[in-house]
Amino acid sequence: MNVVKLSTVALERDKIVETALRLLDEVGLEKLTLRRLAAELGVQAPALYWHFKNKQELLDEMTEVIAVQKGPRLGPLAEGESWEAWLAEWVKEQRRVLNSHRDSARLTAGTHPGEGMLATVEMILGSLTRVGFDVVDAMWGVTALSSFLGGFVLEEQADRERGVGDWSQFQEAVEILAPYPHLCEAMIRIGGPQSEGAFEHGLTLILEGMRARLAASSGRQEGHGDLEVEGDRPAAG
Amino acid sequence: MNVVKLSTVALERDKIVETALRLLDEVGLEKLTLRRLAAELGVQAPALYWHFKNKQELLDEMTEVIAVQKGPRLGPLAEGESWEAWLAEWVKEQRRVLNSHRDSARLTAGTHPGEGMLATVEMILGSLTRVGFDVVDAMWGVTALSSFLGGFVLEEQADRERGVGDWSQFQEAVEILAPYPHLCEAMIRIGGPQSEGAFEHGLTLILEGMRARLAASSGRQEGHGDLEVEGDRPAAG
DNA sequence: GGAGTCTCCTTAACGTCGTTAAATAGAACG
DNA sequence: CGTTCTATTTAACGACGTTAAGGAGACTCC
Repeated sequence: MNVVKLSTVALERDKIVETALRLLDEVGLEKLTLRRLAAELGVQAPALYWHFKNKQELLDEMTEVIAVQKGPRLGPLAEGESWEAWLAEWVKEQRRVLNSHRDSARLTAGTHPGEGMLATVEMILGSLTRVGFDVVDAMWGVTALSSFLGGFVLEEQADRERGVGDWSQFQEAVEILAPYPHLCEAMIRIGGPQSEGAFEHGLTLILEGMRARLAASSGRQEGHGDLEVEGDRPAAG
Repeated sequence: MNVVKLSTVALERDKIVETALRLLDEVGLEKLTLRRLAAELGVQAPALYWHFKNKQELLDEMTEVIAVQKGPRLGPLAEGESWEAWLAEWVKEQRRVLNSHRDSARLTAGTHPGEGMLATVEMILGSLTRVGFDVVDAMWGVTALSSFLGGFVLEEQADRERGVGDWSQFQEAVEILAPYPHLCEAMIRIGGPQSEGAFEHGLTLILEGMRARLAASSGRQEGHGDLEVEGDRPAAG
């Protein structure tokens, strides 16, 4: 009895979250309203409070579904596989998953990592230490990648929401950028503020930094105190 | 006449924005309400619509004030100065400025860069090209730094808002992390998910990547196609 | 110096939101 | 049959952003 009833409720919850995610893609986070969601389910708004404590709990579950239910595809680093390519693939997959739902970055922003994400990070740390990383360096690398990912997708989706990328606003952008020659040249040569290239390149930068860090720390016994940025390079040029 | 009246309005706008920023620090973004702000100014809510088209315009102006009015301290890269240290200082200053106001990251997230920010970026691009960067690489570097900064501070402030960092929740965190040995070790050796070290280190990674990119591109005539991550390392095993 | 204009604010209200309280239809159970 | 539990409805509350209409006070101009 207990089992049957609980599973019924769970199924209902899943159905609600699923509908909410579909609705999110249709109308965006701003207009994702309990009343609207309820209507979509053929129900009155307060009915949702039987299944969820409040709206935040629904949103939390939505982020968990986005983050975990999709894309746990990454297996541990294979013997002899390039950790750079492997890590890059993970980050790109994360971006792909985030971009598979409208406003997902704003939705996810500031949510605690769920079980699935913790397990993934644990596996990454294991793999990276196996190729020689200090576990702290590995953790900080993952943190950097994750911050970059979050920040990038956030701006990317915000631009999309504003309709940037439409050529209608391109002319306007050119006028604004006119007084800034370098910026202007860069924009023209790139083709938009948030191109694929910007993501790939930023990702590469961090991985390159991690590679340098790995080399420096495995070169000496305890890899610490090498790559400091603050004033350790004598000014040259 | 015209001048006097316009400046009066401008002063009022400034006073409103200033009060709004103070109120933001007091009550947080969620409870920053037009009615509350108006009350703080000794005025009724609709009065604000004389000075601002809508709430978003007020928020936009708040972000512009945060981003520009504070911390335009960075001058162009001096002759012989280390560009790494110089850039690092800028990013750290940006973080300091963001963290000087509650919820500033969420406020800023998805706002178009204002005039001041454009000018700053232009100056950075100028300085970086002067030390040998291709303008596109410089732009992508700045983009990466900015995404990292935004993502990091967003999580950082979200944690703060949730009261993470309180030792009350530390025990709980330990229990959650128990099944993940690497994660656990990393956390213990770091001392929290969002430490100063994580920021400094992530920043260093990106700068290190930029340094490598600079070296690679100045080594050949046209620096392109060197640091690709996708599949250039043969997967084996 | 009175009429008109402009600035800045008020009062009143609208529609929507998240959320709560209370009542209720229907199934499950003794 | 009566009770209990599940899942929902109806009604309402307070707060939000926003709009409409008007009014008090200063400034301008003939």
